[in-house]
Amino acid sequence: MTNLSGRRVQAARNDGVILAAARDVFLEDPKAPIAAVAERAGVGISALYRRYKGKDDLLRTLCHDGLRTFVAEAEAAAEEPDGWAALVRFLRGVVEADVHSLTVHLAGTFASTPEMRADAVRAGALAGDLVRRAHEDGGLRPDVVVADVTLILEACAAIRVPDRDRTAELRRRQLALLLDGMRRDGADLRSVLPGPPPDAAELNWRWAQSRQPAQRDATE
Amino acid sequence: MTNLSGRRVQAARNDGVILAAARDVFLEDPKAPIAAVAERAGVGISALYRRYKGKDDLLRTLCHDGLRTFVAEAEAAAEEPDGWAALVRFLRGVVEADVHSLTVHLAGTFASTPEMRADAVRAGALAGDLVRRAHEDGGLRPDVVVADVTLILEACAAIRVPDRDRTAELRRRQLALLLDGMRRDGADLRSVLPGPPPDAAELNWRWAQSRQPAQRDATE
DNA sequence: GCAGACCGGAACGGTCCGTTCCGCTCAGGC
DNA sequence: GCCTGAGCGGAACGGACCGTTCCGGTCTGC
Repeated sequence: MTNLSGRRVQAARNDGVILAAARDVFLEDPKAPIAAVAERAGVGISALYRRYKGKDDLLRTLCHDGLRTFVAEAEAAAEEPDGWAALVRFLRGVVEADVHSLTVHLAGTFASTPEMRADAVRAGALAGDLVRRAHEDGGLRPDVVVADVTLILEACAAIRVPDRDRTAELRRRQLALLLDGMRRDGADLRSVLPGPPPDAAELNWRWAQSRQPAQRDATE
Repeated sequence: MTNLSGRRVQAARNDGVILAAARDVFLEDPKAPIAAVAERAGVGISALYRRYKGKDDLLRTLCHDGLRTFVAEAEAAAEEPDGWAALVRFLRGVVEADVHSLTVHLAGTFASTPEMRADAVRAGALAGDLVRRAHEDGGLRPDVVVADVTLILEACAAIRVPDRDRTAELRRRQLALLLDGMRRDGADLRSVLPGPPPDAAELNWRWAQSRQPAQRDATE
């Protein structure tokens, strides 16, 4: 279009188009066939296989991107001076970016790389910091733990209607309800959260099956 | 075993065993193959097809049962004198019974019957009453609407770990968080729920595709 | 004008699953 | 004691779906 060789430009643009299409498609249905991605991108299947070794490779890329977004949101939110405000901003950001579906819901369908695992650890650490600060600043009720954050994100990601924008609105609403339940103020009027609190280990089972091919899925 | 003809007794017992197995299996994975149900029940496939015309038939039965449980929980909760207490009891009951997965998550995979639709209407009316009463008695924050209840149940149903009992515990915890967010007390300290509130129509899209066989899901 | 990067999409091979069907067992009537 | 058929187990069938390969075809850069 501009001045670079026409063919190369088209190829380069396809890179982005394909990734965006894949994001859309797999966000909508984590088990979508690869042909659906090609169709949405308006390209042939070959264009996909020229860039990715296979479906796993594409999924892994997408998932890793999601993980990076998660980390970026956490880092951005951490700049907030108030601990509670930082946590709120973080949760809003992650829900808005719809990152949860890209990571957790895709997990277990491919083998994860060491870099991904490293990023996952980093993500966990950042989330832990945010929760700790929110506790220190007094905004977060004391019986909420880090792993609860995972569950909250999971819950918000479960909200889904056919329309994309409406889905985002409803998720914001659900998150607002949860955030109000998480505040410390008026704590004496409230219940104590029941049950042993969740811990990271029991929520990461999806990542466990990082090895071989398919296997009956317990989900979705 | 007792006095009835042995063969008939076994058959009658299989009725229950199969239904229970189907409940377990489809609760765990709504897309599970029918063979998995037979295996879990410890019977052959024939035993299933002798009782149900096909997979749809079984799913429909299960889903209808779930709907009836939903109605029963609502009716039982309505006996609570205080409106807020009734709503809480209702939500706890439904989450505990894991009814949401049996109804909503199975919807759209088969054709619904008129009786089911009638029960669905009844369920909606009962839920509406509970919310109205909770508003009147002053326990429920004013900006929560009936359709929010659906979303809350959806969110709780999304919580899931491999262990069944632990899943129930974590859901109770999540519900507790949400309930605290739904209370009116300290309302002035809180946010106003954002976005246009959900309404029933936009949440019932899953039931829409009640006609013919399969069809690519939600692509577009 | 030629080589090859790039691509569209048909075709292939394999898996999965709903349903059918064949043969076996055994309760219950004669 | 046989016979009949209800009840059943599980192999087999047929079709849908999907990841991947592959065969041309196009167009760029030289």
